[in-house]
Amino acid sequence: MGRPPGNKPTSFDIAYLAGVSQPTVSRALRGSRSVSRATRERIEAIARDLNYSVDKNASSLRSQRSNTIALLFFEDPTPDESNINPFFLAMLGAITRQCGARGLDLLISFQKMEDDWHVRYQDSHRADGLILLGYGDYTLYQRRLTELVGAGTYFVRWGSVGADTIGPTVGSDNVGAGRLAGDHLLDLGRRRIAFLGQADEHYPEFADRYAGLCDAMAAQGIAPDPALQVDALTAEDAGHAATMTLIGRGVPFDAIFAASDLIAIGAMRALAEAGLTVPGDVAIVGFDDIPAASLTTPPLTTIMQDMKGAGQLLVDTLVAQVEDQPLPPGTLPARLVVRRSTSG
Amino acid sequence: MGRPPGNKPTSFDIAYLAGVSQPTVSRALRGSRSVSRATRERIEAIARDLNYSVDKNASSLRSQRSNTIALLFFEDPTPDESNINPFFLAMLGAITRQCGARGLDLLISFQKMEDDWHVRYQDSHRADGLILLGYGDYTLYQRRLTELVGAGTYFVRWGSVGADTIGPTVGSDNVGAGRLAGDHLLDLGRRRIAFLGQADEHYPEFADRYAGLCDAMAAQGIAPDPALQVDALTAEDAGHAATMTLIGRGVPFDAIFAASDLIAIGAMRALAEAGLTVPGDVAIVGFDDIPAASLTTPPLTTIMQDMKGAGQLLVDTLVAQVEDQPLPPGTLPARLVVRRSTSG
DNA sequence: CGCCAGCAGGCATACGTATGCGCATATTAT
DNA sequence: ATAATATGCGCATACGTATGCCTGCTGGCG
Repeated sequence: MGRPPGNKPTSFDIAYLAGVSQPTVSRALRGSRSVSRATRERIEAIARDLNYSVDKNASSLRSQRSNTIALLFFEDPTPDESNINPFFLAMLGAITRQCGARGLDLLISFQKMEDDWHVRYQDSHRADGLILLGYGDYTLYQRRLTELVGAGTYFVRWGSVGADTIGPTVGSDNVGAGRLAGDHLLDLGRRRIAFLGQADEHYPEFADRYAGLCDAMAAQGIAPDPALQVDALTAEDAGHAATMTLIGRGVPFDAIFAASDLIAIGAMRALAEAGLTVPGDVAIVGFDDIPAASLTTPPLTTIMQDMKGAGQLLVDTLVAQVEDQPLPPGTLPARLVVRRSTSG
Repeated sequence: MGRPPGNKPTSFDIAYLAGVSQPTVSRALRGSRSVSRATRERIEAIARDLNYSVDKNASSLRSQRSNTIALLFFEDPTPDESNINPFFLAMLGAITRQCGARGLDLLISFQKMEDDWHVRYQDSHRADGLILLGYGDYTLYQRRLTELVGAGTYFVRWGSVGADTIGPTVGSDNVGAGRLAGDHLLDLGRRRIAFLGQADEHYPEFADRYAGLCDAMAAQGIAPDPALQVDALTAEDAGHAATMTLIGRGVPFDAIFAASDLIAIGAMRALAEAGLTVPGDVAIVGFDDIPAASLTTPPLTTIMQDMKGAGQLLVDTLVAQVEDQPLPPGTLPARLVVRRSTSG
C-alpha cells in the first residue's frame, strides 16, 4: 500500500531490501534448493509485504514457458454468437478448475477452424499448448489436425478416441455409453430401439454411440434394423425432423436413443405432435445431460458424461505432452441418469 | 516449413534477410509511418514467408501492455463446478468475439470473490484489465470493488447501473425491461401482476426490474401490492418455492413476472402442480431468454438482453479506461420476446 | 549555392526474470 | 592439518521486442 501506482516492485527491490542479489530472489521465490531456508523466508516476507508478484511476461520470456494453455472452441454450424453447445460450456468450468489447480492460465477463443489461430497461439508463445473443443464434421478437421501435428504444436482434442484419431484425444467411452443406454431400454422390455444421430465416419462420436447400442442389442440376439437409424445433427430441429422421418417410415418402434439431448428434445416434441406418449408408447434416452434435460416433460433420461474428469484429463494430457511425459489413457466412463422419459 | 522446431524466427532473422536493422522490422510490422512502404512490404513478405509471429511475451514486456483482458466469473451460491448461469455463458461468446475484433486475448477464470486473483492478474501484467461477471449479493462485493478501485486496477463490472455503483459498470436497462414486461402484461388485460425475485439492495438488478414493473402499473393507476412480491434467487427451486408461497398467501393474481427464466420455469412447475394453467389462469414472463426458455411448455415469454452489445460495451469500456479515454454510456436496452406463456 | 525541413532508418538501451557458472565459506573425510 | 565435498549466493547474460534519440540524405526554397 502506498507505493505510487505504475511503480510496481521488481525482484531488484526485494533483493535490495533483503540484502541479496536479484537472482537469489528469483530462486527463493521459485523454491530453489540452493537458497537457505532463512534467506528464503526473509525474501518471501518482504515479497508479501510489498505485494510483489512475478512479472508474467518477463518470466515467460526468459523461461520460454508461459504456463498458459489456450482453449479453442470450434463449431461449424454456428458462425453466429451465443449458440454454443451447452455441454462444452459446462466442460469449460471443469477445465478452468483444473487449470487453476495446476497453476495454469487459460486463454479462450471461439474460432472457425479455418483461421490459423491455433498455430499462432503457440508460435507467439502465448500458450504452451491448445485444447480443441468442438463438434462437427471430423473429416473436415483432419487436415488441420495433421498440420498441427506437423508443426509440432502441442494440443489435445475432445472427441472419439480410436485407433485412427489424429493427435492425442480425450473422450467419453461412447461405445460403452451406447451400451448403457441400450441395456437400460432392453431391461425395460423395449425391443425396437431407434437411433437418432449421424452414424457415419464424419461424426465418430455418434457412430460409437450407435455401435454401443447395437452391441447391447446383439447381446440379446437382436439384429439392428437400418430402418430404425435416422441421421440427425446436434440441434433440436434436427431431432424433430428425424423423428418425423422415422414415423413416416412406418416401421414400429418402442424406444429412441438420441445422440444428444437436443435431438431428444426435438424428438419428444415430434412424438407429442404425433400423439405418441413418452414413455408409454416410446421410451427415450438422450445424451449429455444438459440443464434443460431435467426441465422437459417428462424429464429426460440421459447419459451424463464425466465433465469434471474430462477437464482434468484434457489439461493433464496437454501438460504431459509439454513436459514430455507419458500420456494418460484417454477414455472416460459415462453414467446413465434415469428420469421419467423411460421409467415413468 | 522446414526450420527445425524450437528455432523460431525472430525479428533479427527478418532484419538480416531484409538487410535492415531489427528495430526497423519491429516498426514495419507495427505499421510505423517512419518506414517506407517498399521496405515495409518487403519485410512483411519475409515475415509471412518465415511464418514469423511476434513473441507476445517480449512484446508485452517491453511495451508494458499485454493486450489481454481477464474475465472473472464469480458466483457465491455454486462452489461446485458446471452450474454456471447460462446467461453469462452466452455473454462469453459476445465477449470473445469483441476481443477478437479488437485484437485482444482473453484470459478466463471462475473464482470465488475471496481470492485475490483479480489483483494478481493485473499486478503480474497478465492482463491490462478485468471484466467482472457474476450475480450474487452485491453488498458482499462492495468491499472488494472498493479495493480494486483503490489499487488502481482497471475493471468493468456487469450489473445494475446506478448512481451508487462502485467502479465502471455496464448493464441492461433493468428498469426499462421491467416496464416492458409490465406493459405487455397490462396490455393483455392482466391487473394482478406478481413479481418473483429478491427486490432489495442486495440484488439491485432484480430490484430495478421490480421498480420498472411498478412504474408500468403506476402509469395505469395501479398501486403495487407487497403481497404480490416474493423473494427468490436465481434458481429453479427458488422459483418453485416462491410460487408456492405466493399461492399460499391466497391473494389473487393473474400474471407473474419472474426475475429470471429459471425462476419462471420453477414457477410454471408449481403452477402446474396447483392446477393452474398458463397462460389461461396466469400469464408469465421470464428474464434472460436462456435456451431452455423456448423449450418449456408453453414456451416462455421473456426479456432478452442485448448480449452482443453487452460484450462489446464491456470490452470497449475496459479498453477506454486503459487508454485513458472517456467511457461510453453504460446501459443497454432489452427486448421483449413474446411466446405462448403470455399470448397463447 | 547554401540552409533548413523532413524522411528513412540505425544505435543504444530498457523491460524483469531465470539460469549456467564460478567463488567463497562451511563441513566432512583422510 | 589438509584435501575433498557441499552449501549458499553473486556475476554475467540471455530471452525478443519496442522506442527515444540521433544521423545521413534528399529536396525545396530563398
